Amino acid sequence: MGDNQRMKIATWNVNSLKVRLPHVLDWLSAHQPDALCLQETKTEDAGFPFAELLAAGYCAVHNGQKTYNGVAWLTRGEPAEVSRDIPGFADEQKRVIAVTLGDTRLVCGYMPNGQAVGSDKYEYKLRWFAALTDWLREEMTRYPKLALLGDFNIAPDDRDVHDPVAWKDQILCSEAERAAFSGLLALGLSDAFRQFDQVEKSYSWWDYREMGFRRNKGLRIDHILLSAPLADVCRACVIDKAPRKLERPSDHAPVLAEIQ
DNA sequence: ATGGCTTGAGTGTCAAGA
Repeated sequence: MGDNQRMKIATWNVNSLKVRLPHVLDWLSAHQPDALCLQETKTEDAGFPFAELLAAGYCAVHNGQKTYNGVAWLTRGEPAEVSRDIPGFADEQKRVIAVTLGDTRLVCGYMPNGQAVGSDKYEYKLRWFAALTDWLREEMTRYPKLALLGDFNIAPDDRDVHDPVAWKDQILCSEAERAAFSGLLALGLSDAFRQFDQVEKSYSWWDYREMGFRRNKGLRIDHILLSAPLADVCRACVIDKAPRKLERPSDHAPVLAEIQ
């Protein structure tokens, strides 16, 4: 990926790659991103469809485990400097994979859900974000062009919540979680989606229950954060709701940014 | 009504997601 070249990068929580592979292949074909990261592959490498993706023109690198979590990068070109997990942070859960394309560092994260404010999982979530932030502070000194993409499991603002009153101080919306998101922005990252005019009530996740999608009862929790040199040349950032309308959809929609 | 679907694990019905 040379300088001054257009690059399309995207993120998608697929909620099981085995189930969603047909959707992913269709989406790659339709949008031709240079790089797509996936969360919740829910498989070890043995069950990962490397061959099918290669046949579709994509290199894949994976940090997976059985049943839960699992993240991957699918890239047009061969990725360099592949790294897995957060260095120095002991974590059994496979939630991070990073690659370098040209001079751009691409970090994919499946951030912890946290389950309930005050729970052990919530404490883990906050510790996890602190470790991620410390690592990215270092990483950004080495890579001025850095993008952090993934399922953040945080709705950063009331605009990102279908019912801010009902969700006030609840998991995904609590002040400490929003502070963790702000801590990432304080590194010099910016929310690509909010660089552009967007329609109101734009979300990236809708509950499977209660016809959440049809009633647009959603949250915007999947994000693309860009360092300044990338944000300066970002041309668009959209949530693609189309795959959420398919049979057996993921509960998340892909988010796509065009850079340069 | 702390449920409502969906997945993976694995045969009973959980845990976990968000």
